[in-house]
Amino acid sequence: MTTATLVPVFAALGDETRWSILAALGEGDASASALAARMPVTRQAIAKHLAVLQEVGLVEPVRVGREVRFRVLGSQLSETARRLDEIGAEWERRLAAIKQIAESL
Amino acid sequence: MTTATLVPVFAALGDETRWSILAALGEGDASASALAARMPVTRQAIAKHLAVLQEVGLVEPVRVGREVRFRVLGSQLSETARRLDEIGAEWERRLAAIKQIAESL
DNA sequence: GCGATATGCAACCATGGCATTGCACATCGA
DNA sequence: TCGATGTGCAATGCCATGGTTGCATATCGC
Repeated sequence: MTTATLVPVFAALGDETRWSILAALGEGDASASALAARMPVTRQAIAKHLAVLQEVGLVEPVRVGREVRFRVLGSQLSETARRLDEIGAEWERRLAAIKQIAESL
Repeated sequence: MTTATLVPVFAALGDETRWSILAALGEGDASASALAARMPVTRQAIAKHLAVLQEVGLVEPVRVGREVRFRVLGSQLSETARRLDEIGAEWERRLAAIKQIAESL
């Protein structure tokens, strides 16, 4: 996973409604209609959010008869967390180095 | 750090320009003007991005005479990564449990 | 003091994103 | 078959966001 593919993932995670959807899916796969039934937004709104989440690989569609259930992919989330942690660690190393240089002056 | 404060952080990280700024700041503290000098956007645009980054605690202002340098806070990034990893792990546990139930049928 | 540089604030514009409604199409069940 | 349910697509409205320009203000160096 490169930084380029990482940014859209964060953009996807930067929305409350999508977190609600992810949380709901965490309790079991569900269709857009099923999600809309217990959330204060339209089915179409949910469908768009699901499209976004699918685009960045956070969710996966599973066709079951006439309905399309969505499954949350926790691995993608862990992967993202790992990359983020690497970046944070890298910056902390740099900052520590700078600080040491400053103290040795 | 709660989930409520977490979402804005992701929203902040969901922008290419802001990543450019963070990357630039990773090589040393810099002011909005200094950043604007080596980036294809206006100083004011940079200033707005810095305000957003500061709002979510990813960056910290340091007044130096008449200029305001910004320092990137890697710890906040690591903190975010940790929370994200926890959430991902939680979902993977749930999914594993569901899978096991399904297999035992 | 004065010019140069850095910042701050406000107005403005364009684009994109979130959400809506409306309608057409597919599929399940009685 | 026919009604009910689930999905897909398109048009639209609205507001937030990213970006710009312009101007006022503060501070440094000479």
